[in-house]
Amino acid sequence: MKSNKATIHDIAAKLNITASTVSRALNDNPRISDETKKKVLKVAKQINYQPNHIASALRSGKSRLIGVIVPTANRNFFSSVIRGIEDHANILNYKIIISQSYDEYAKEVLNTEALINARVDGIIASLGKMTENFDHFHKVLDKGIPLVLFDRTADVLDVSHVILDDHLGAYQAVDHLIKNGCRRIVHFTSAQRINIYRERKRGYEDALKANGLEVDPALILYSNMQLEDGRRLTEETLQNKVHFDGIFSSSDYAAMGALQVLKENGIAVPGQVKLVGFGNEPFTSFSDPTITTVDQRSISMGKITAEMFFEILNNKGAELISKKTIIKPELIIRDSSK
Amino acid sequence: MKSNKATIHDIAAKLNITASTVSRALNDNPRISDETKKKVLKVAKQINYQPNHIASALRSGKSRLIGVIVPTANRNFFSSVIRGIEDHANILNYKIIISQSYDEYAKEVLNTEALINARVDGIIASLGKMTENFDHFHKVLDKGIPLVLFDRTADVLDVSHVILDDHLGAYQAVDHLIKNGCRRIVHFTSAQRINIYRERKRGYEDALKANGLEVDPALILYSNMQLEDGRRLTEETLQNKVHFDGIFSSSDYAAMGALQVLKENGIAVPGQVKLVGFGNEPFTSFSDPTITTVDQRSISMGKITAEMFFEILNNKGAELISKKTIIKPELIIRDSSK
DNA sequence: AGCGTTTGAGCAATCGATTGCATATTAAAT
DNA sequence: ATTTAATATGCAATCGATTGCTCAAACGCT
Repeated sequence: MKSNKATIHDIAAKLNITASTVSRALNDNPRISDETKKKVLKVAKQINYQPNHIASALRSGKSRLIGVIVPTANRNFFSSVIRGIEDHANILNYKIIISQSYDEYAKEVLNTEALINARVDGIIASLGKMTENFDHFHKVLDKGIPLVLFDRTADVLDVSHVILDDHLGAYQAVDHLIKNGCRRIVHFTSAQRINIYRERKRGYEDALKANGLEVDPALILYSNMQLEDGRRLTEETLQNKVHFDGIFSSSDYAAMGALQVLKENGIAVPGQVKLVGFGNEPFTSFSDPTITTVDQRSISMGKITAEMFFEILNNKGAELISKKTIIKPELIIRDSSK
Repeated sequence: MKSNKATIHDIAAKLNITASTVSRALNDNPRISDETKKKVLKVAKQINYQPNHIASALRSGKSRLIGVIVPTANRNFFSSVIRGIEDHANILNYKIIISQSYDEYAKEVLNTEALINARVDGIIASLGKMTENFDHFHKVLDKGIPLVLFDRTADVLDVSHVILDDHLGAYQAVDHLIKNGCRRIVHFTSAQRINIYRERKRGYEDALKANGLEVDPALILYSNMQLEDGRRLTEETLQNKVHFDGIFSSSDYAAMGALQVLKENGIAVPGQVKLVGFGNEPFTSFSDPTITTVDQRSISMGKITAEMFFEILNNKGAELISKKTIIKPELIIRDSSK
């Protein structure tokens, strides 16, 4: 069990200078001569010096850690966004702490507090589905900790964020269905308190209206948007003999569930019913037929979120302006809607 | 911008005692009277005291942070294991830092060092595909930092670990194919340096032999096991007019690729070719036909890995014995092999 | 009453790096 | 030659909590 020795004092001793000088040299402080810096670096390497981030964090108040809270990392979208954030952060020599809320409000609160206690320099988050109270985020803001939300945000929270143009994505999806002959389109959505579902529903409605079709509330179905929900809703709709020739689901999972039930009932997709999902999860291209969906530009979102975050981090305190960026989605047309 | 005041000194001042007493009271040290503890707790709550973990970590050398390194969190298996670890860790008041290597060796090394520098109390990892050199893990061990590996390990690394009985999983899968009539079974595998692929190949071979079939090296195909690899290998196999009536893929992704190509070529699955994957990724139940696969018991693995980790953490130094646990897999029979 | 124990709490050093405020040395300017 | 201004480095406090050691009071026992 080797001890992790090697502090700046060891370096200082070897060079007959002070720890302060070593510290400054390592941080490339202009007040230190190049010659000294070189020597310090050399000795540091020689004795295998590893900076103690804990000590540094304590004194400087900066941990070079960014907390990232997502509902789950096990989703292509979130995972891609995380990757984008991570890449950007690493370049700037920041590490990220990923924490998952599993869409549970209590866990989101706990995680937020844990991140604050871990003294992260800032937090990037996407809200859990159950989150209606935002005290935990207000606490973050009150402490002056930079906060940026992405994708799932809340209007009542005036916080910088990066979101998708969900309205446009939904509009394009539904317009596409109509152009391909659909007249009665079922819409799967979820709690309207959540921005993304609200906006997608608006897009759905606006596309219908723009094409001279009326919005039939009976075709709008609410659920938690998992695969099982898609199955259940589709089964119920079939049992109720509701007439429909298209489905626009706000989630790929629910779309997948619908596809399964339609096939099980011998209903041809896209022959009798056309289907569009949302999210461009990888499995949408694995199914038979492949599922048309809306891509959320996760890579871009990660990149832009990270950029915005560091912009705020660097201006910290100076401006309290909250920034908003809206990303354009892309309709990926596959077999389920042709 | 409220400052995050409130230190143990503030509490001490209010009660006319010392910071040391407060510290001990908060840590429930028996040397402090219950009365004092109660008072301290009360004031702590009153002034909304939040312990500074950084300071505590610096002095005590314990960060109550566990580093978790996985190739990618965006895989059902890893994500489930992480969940298992996290749940257990949270109960013991530990937080986990998830870091992804993306199967890149350099990133794995960097992440490991970053975790060491972040002074995590221990590391739980699953090796990246490219990892052949283990110096970074030896450094972890040399520093006396508890380390537990799961799933993807290396024999040359004598480290405590939790793995799946990959041999058994493969054996059952191939035996199942043979019992269902297959005689010439293609096997998709990857670098044999990686334990899981080596063991699965052994299981494949042993099942063949046990059933009186011979192992044809021409049917064993090596790749990186992604969806594209599965496609390519299947296309090549078809072009080469190699005769086969079954595929056992060491990865669900490659199995999915194979399924796509088989269908595109009008080959009936399971009619003409039966297919079994490995991993039980959710999409295996979404495809048409659904794919038979081997479940890796990710939940159990997470739980057991966490338990083993904390056992080692608590015995630290005392015993250098490395513990190994092997979990039994489960064959999930679906339509692709019936 | 005298002395050893226990119990409860304080003192001060410490973890390792950072940083405001000197100070010393040297170069430039008058 | 003297002052002014850089330039390079040292000193010592500090971040907040922990912990080995010391000490005083209270208790128990002969």
